[in-house]
Amino acid sequence: MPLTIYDISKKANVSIATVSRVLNGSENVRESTRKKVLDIIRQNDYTPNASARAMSLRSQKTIGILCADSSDIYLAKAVYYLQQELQSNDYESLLCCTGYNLDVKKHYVNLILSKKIDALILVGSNFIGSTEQENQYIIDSSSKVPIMILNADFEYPNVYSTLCDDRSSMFEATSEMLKSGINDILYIYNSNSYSSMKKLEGYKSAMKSMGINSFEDMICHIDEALTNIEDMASFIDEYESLGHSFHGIIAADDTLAIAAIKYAQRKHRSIPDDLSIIGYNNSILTSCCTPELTSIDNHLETLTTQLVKTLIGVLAGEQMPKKSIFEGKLIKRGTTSF
Amino acid sequence: MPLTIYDISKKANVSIATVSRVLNGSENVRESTRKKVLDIIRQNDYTPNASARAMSLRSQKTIGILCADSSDIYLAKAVYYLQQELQSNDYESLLCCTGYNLDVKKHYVNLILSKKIDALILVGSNFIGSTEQENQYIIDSSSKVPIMILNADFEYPNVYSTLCDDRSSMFEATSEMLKSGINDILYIYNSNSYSSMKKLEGYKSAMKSMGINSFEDMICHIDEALTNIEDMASFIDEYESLGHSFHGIIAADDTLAIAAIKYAQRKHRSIPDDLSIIGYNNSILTSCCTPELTSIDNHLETLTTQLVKTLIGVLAGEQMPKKSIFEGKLIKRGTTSF
DNA sequence: TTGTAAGCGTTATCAT
DNA sequence: ATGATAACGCTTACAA
Repeated sequence: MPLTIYDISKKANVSIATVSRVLNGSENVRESTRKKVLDIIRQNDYTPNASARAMSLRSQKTIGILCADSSDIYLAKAVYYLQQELQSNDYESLLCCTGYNLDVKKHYVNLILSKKIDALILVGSNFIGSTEQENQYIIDSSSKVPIMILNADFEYPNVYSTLCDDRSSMFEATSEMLKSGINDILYIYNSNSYSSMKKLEGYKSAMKSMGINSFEDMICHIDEALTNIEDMASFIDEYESLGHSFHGIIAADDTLAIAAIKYAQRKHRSIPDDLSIIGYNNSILTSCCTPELTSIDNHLETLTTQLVKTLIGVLAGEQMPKKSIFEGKLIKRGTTSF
Repeated sequence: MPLTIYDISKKANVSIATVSRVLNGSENVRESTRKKVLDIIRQNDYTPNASARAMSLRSQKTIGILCADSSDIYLAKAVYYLQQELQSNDYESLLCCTGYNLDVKKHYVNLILSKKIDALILVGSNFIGSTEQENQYIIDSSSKVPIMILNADFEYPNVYSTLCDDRSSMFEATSEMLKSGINDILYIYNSNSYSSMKKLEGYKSAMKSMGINSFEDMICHIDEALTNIEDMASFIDEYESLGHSFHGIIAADDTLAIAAIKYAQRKHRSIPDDLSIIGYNNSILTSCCTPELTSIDNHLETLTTQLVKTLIGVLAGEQMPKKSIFEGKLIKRGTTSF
């Protein structure tokens, strides 16, 4: 049986109130008393019961982190940074992976809310759907705890968004490729999430701004069901066989970009001379392939730091920005020559 | 203010005891009463307070997960599987990332234990040191909650180990390469963790069993400080320049194996004709490179499933195996020709 | 500066 | 089948 505050108070010959004061660093304790109590606490290796404390304080000092799949190379990094940031702010992280199905997500949101967490972080724009009805669960939750969203923008009271401007990053990257003289750029993506749509917008508007208007054929939606990189490569291969030709590929994430590299190797197209490729996320994958992958970095660590900073402020009752938006950056490597 | 069991009991005109019974699915409630209470609960969107429940039950239904770095591609997968398994057994996961420093680890172990978790999972053999003193913190913790260790073997009461026999997997892989006629196999590694040592043992004993005894020169410890793949490749390059020649490389993990591929590409050595390479973990990285990487799969999902199964049994007071050991498997791809 | 006692929201043991 | 009531371990007025 773990010791309680009563055990300590007895051993120290003081009341539990005094022990509690010592525990919480109250001023109103004589120095000698404090020392005595502290010694007993240390000698007996006593730690306060977190649940009891939570009941009194109505706060667990715990933040719920929801993400679709924490083994995803990008989401894993996000979860890691978030956990680190929270930890250094004296908050614990309750992690819950939901998968990508909306109903399942809703279920877990309710589940984790029932744990009386102090706030909820939604990691990844896949938590935002395109219809109002799809997002109702976020609105409902926001009445209970502050909601922090990473990588998506959702306007509602008690909901805070921290994101990278994917549209503009993609606009810049596409523009840069266009300026280098490549006009036939294939855009590949496989998700319909909020940020995915923003990226696509960026591509489209860059194409338009260079006077290219017939690019609908150059937008290739890769079947979401494909998880195998080789299969994705085949998909691109087949898309080309349908009569589409291109000398540049911009992918909505690094995995797809790797598939593009695989495609090129199969067709013996040389990179970057015959085909330039840009990925997104600037993940470890960029340095696993040959040549190494040019990719857009969206400053994940900056985003998570800002998110937690905002969260801590919100919990402290301060006025915090509802929306924090950062810029991405193109990291040039071997798959491009510009 | 969230509703309490008192609010519900008033609205339903019953006592809190009855509400509690309904909540916990007790038999001793008249069907009509149950329905009435359940309706009120639903209408008012009431969820019990987890902390209060935890106080009464002396269990949070929460498991602490400690890992050095949840953004590591392998550890992230482990955490993901564990969280999923725990979730389906009605347990929450409190995640804490510690980094690789021992003192920091100890600190976080104490921190997470104070949260009154029901058990502690240590993910990765890096939690086990080579000296008794280094492991004292595990012994201390085991007096408070059951400790589950993934990927390492630690014998002590209330400590349970689930692991893949890395030694034997590495023995098999090395043997297979030897049998294919490659005798000069370079072994590269960069960690001194428990499982890392086991892998090395496997390599050594396979070499010996084929009558090769002078292989100390073929064991290359890559500086742990190197995190960049290119730098690791340079390290191998330099090691070769020191006068070591080899036609096979076996790496302690996939990242190192990718570095080996990079090295080969630099030196224009063809894979697998001139140089065969085997990695470890069978991660996503195996399919990002060209040719794809042959790697040892240690059945992580099986391990995590077993670990949680054991844990649930332990928490239920059942007698469970102290040690569960599985076999790894060589997954052959393009970096080997056998 | 210190102690007493009420309250936090449950569960579980008694009665009835 | 249902209701009172005592725990559970802590924080925090309020008293002294």
